[in-house]
Amino acid sequence: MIRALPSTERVVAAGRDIVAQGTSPHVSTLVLDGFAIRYNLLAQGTRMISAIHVPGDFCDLHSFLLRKMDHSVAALTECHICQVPHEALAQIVERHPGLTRLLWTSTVVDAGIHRQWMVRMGRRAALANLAHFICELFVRLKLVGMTTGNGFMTPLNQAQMADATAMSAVHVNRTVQELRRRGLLGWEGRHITLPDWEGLVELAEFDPTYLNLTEEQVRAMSLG
Amino acid sequence: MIRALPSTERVVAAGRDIVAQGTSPHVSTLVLDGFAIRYNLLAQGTRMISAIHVPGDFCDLHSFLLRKMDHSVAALTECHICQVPHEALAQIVERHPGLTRLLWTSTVVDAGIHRQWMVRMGRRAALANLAHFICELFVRLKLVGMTTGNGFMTPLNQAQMADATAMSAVHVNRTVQELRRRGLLGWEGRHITLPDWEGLVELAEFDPTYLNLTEEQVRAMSLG
DNA sequence: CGTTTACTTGAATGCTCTCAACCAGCGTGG
DNA sequence: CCACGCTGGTTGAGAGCATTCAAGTAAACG
Repeated sequence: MIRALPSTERVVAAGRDIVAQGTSPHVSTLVLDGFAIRYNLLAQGTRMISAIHVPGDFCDLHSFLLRKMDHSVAALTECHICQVPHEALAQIVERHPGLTRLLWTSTVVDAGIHRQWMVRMGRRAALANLAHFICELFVRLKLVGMTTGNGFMTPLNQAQMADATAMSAVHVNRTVQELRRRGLLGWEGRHITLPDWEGLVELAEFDPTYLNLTEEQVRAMSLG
Repeated sequence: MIRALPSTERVVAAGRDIVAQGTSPHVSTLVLDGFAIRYNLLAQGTRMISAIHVPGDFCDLHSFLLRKMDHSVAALTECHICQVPHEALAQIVERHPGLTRLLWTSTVVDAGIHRQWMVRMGRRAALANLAHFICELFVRLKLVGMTTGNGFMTPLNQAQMADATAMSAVHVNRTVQELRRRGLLGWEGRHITLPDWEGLVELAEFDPTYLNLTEEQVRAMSLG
C-alpha cells in the first residue's frame, strides 16, 4: 500500500536535520533504515529529545496536519528515508478510509509514547526513568527485528540518552553503572544486554500497553 | 457537524473518572463544559497529569483508535460531556474526509502539547516550567472565551498544578510566590492575573506555535 | 463553631547538576 | 609505525535546586 505512494528516497547522514523547526514541509518522511529523533533546543543550548523513530516509522506525519513545525527532526544514525508528498496523503484521506485510520493510529500511538515519557521524566527517579526508556527501546527494536536474544545495538550514546530522559550525561553514566551493579544491564561499546528482563520491567514499572501491541506481539514480548 | 452525531449527554461531578485506565471504551467523550484531565497513577501513589482539556475538546478521541486506555480521564471540575459512539466516528472516517482530517488534527495538536510539556518538565527550571504552564493555560482559555482581560479563573489548585508540572505542591507554592514577587503573576483565591504578559512569555520561553493557532488567533493573543 | 480545603512556612535531607579532569579506543595522517 | 585528535565513557568534588516532613494559617462550609 504505502509502497505504491509517489515518493522519493534519499540518504541522510547521521546528525543532519531531516526537518527543521519553524518550517512547513510539504512532504512527510518515512524512515526506511536507521534512526531518527525529534528534538527541541532551548535558549541556553540544552536539548530535549521528544521522540525516537525506528525503521518503518513515519517521523513527521503530523506535519501533514499542522501549520508549522514546533520542533526539528534529525537523523540519529545514517538514515535511509522516503518522502511522501502531502498531496498524496490528502488523497489517502479522501479515498482510503482504512489506510487513513492506520496513519491516524500511528500518530495516536506516538502521542501515547509522549505521555509515558512525561510520566517517566516527571514522576520517576533517575534509575526507573532510564530503565523505562531502555525497556521501551528494547521492545520497539524487537518489534522490527533489531534485537538478538536479550541484547541490541543501541543507536544512542549516553549523552543522547541524557537528552531523551531529561538527565545530565554524567548522571546517565552513573545510573547505567547502578543498573549494571544490580545485574539489570550490560553495556559494552554499542551493545546493550538485559540479563534480567523481569527485574528491569519491575524496577521501571514498565507496562507496554501504551505501545498498542497486538495480543500476539505482547506474547512475543513476555519472553523477554 | 459534530452536533449531528448520535450522542448522549451527561454530567460528571468534579473528581470522578470519565474513562478508566485499562478499559477499552466504545465511545469517545467531548467536553461541553468544565475541565477534564488525563492522568496516570504510579505505584507509590504519585500522580502525573498529562493533559488538560477545556470546553470543546475531545478528551479521549484516541480511544477510538487504541486497543486499551493507558491512562485515565477525570473531571477536574464538574463536567458536562457528550459521548459519541466509536461506530459514529468510524462512519465519519468512511464518509467525511474533511471532518476526519479535523479530528485527526485535534489528536495531533494534543501530541504537540505533550511534546512541549516534555520540554517544559524535562529541561526547564521550576520557575520557567510553571510560567510556561500558565502561559499555555491562559492562551487556551482565551481561545474559548474564558478569560477576562489579563485574568482567568483557574480550574487547578496548586496541588493539581504540581501534578501537571511534575513539581511538588510545596514547590509550586514557592514558585508562585516568586512569580508574584517578580510582578508576573497575581493569584487570589481561584483568580489568576498576568500583569506582565511579555515578561511571563520571556521567562517561560513561551512560543505558541505548538498550539497550531491561525494567524488571526495569533494576532488576538499578542495583545496579552 | 468544628471541620475541611487550600495555601503558607521552616528546616533538614538528598538527588541531580555542573565543572573539571582523566582514560580508553580508534581512525587519521605524518 | 607512532603521534595526534576525537569520541564516548568514567570519576570526584562541590553546589544548589527541589523534596519531604511537619506544622501553622485562613477562608469556606455545613
